Amino acid sequence: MEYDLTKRKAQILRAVVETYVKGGEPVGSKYIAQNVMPNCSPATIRNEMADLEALGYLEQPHTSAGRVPSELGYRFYVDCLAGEYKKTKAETELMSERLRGKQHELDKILAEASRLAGSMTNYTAIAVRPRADMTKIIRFEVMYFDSRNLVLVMLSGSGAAKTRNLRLPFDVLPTDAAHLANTLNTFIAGHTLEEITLPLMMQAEEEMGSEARLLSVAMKEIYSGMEEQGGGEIKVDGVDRLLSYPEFSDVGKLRGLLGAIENKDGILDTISHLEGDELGVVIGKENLSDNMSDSTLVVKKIKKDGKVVGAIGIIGPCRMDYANVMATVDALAESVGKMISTELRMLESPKDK
Amino acid sequence: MEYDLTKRKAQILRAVVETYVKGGEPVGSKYIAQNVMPNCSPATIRNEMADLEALGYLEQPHTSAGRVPSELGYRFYVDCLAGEYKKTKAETELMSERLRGKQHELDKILAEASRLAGSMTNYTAIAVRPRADMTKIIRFEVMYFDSRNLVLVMLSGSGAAKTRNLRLPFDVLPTDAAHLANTLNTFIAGHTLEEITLPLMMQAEEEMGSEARLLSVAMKEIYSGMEEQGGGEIKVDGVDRLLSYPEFSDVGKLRGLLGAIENKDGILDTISHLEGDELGVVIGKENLSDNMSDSTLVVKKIKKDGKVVGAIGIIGPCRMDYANVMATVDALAESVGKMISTELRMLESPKDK
DNA sequence: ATTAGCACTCGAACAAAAAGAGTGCTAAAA
DNA sequence: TTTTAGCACTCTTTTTGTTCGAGTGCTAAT
Repeated sequence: MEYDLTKRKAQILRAVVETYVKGGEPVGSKYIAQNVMPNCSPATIRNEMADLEALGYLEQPHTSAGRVPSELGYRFYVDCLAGEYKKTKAETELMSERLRGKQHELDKILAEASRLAGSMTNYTAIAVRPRADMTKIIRFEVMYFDSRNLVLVMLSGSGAAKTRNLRLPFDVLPTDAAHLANTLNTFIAGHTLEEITLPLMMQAEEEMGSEARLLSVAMKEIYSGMEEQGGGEIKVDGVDRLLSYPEFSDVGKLRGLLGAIENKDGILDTISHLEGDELGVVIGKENLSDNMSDSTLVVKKIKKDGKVVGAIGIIGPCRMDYANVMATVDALAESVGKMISTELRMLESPKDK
Repeated sequence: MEYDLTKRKAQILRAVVETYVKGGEPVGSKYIAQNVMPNCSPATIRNEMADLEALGYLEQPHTSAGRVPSELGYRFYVDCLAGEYKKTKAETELMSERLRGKQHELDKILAEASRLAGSMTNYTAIAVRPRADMTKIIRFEVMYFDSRNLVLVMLSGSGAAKTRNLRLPFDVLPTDAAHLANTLNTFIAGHTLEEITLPLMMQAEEEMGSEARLLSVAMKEIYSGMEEQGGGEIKVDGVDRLLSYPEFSDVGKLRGLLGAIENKDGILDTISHLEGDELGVVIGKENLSDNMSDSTLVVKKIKKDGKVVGAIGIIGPCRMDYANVMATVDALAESVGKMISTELRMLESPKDK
């Protein structure tokens, strides 16, 4: 993306964004001239601002008000910021510290990190977990509960385990459970849904012999487990903080945003459409969900061994303290990334609760 | 609870509640005289209303406004309603129908029922799941993922399964996994946390021989799994619907309520303090959480074999369509109760990991 | 290219007045 | 004794008008 703004225009735009973000009120030429560029007169600033408005970077709420950044304006600001928003080393250290040793499960770590991000920035935070890919199950286990109930455990290639209760309309023996597990591991494990053909099933049934009906009950659950749609999960923290911001005192907007957060699909979509590993900043109408067209999402994916294992992010109004939020999300995501790659050592350290 | 109101006072109070609930505006004597009690003059109603106010059932927003029910007024109304709020058989049937066959896991059934309750009443719905009791694990299973990763499966007496990933700082063989499972089933299964004594552990370690370190990793996870506190879970549906109600355009109140919903502790407390199996209606300051003191919670526990396995409920402003909400929640909870007693043998749905 | 000066616009804040709804009280009626 | 009509009173809501001030755009001078 190329922006050809003169240095001075860029400086003014930046000043407008920062001032408006802080104060929440449209900023006028006088203010800029006095506080930011003392060697220019208000009139000069006015001219420049008029230009910036014509170029689409600024907007005017009404004729006699100051200027406010447009979404493009924010976009420019954010793009300019890229690279220089990082937290200091000390702060990063501190965050890592507050995260460390708290939890051992990825879920919990993500939740804690997002909680932290939320409370540090005073915006609403989300923790995202991609949906477990159960497309290919590499191993089955069957546990005997009682004569009419078994528990089926499915292990995916990524290490995610899923359990399913099998309620049977007939009695079985513990040996049947083992037999079932065996059969599943022999014929079904390692295949995707499409690869499970009729001949394969017939072989498996033959293997089960008289207990073929048990197999069919299990297969039903396996199918539903593998098919199960519904994407990842989002944990939200601090929705109430949205209400701190005047932009959401508009009931309609707030309602839309709450809906979007609850719906989660739009957010997941947006995140999954993000390219690259870098911090993503999705401003206003850049969001895929219409209901989020007045909000900004700052999010960073967390990778482990090259695979995305989650993300943490912040949701707030477009008028957002970008520098702080970006730095915080970035640093926390970084911390989490480091934590989960050094987890081996953690397991050895004494448990603290 | 005894209320000694004359029949007429009761009738007026009831009329005020219903009118106010519907219209959202204070109701005056004239309205009642014309639409509800045509054989009384406004003056008579006024006198009665003054009495009702003195008794604490009604309130006046300001001198020259109509009357509004106090929380006590709502309480009276709800208590009077008890018994006559039920949905018709046909409606109940319909709801059961919409629930049936959708899902097989208790979690999902509860979520679906609450979702339904929310959309039928246009309030915010919650689905509550008590925490899985992992106090006693009756069976273990260990799955081999790779040489440094195992998956531990724990099965509780109630049929809930929980999985845990074991990351190892050393290499193991598939036979070690089986060995570990064996040892756990022999020495640990069937015991509560307190019953696992040092001698027991030593026996187990001896059994594991050279792979005792594997046991200690597993035990750490088992402990954390069994100890894991944090009460039930609440799934919320339709927070955005809160915004339909003018009482929550007060930012402070809305904020408090959102906080309370997110916090969930207050709600869980309130629910667990409810006595009996009947429909619970918690009005305003009856709520344990201060943040809910302007809201009403209508909730019904769902039991299975005498054990509470969940609850569904509705949250809204005190000015709520009690008859409809109570009937809906009651009927849906009833439906769920019936469903799980005919379709599910095992109490808990599996916990995915 | 910049700046000073000025007329102009438009919202915010305030005040005063008018409208309307509902009450409480008193005295008459049932 | 209970009910009702009548009336003065209170308090909110809405309307209308006015002022104030911030900030702009434009023009002419620097």
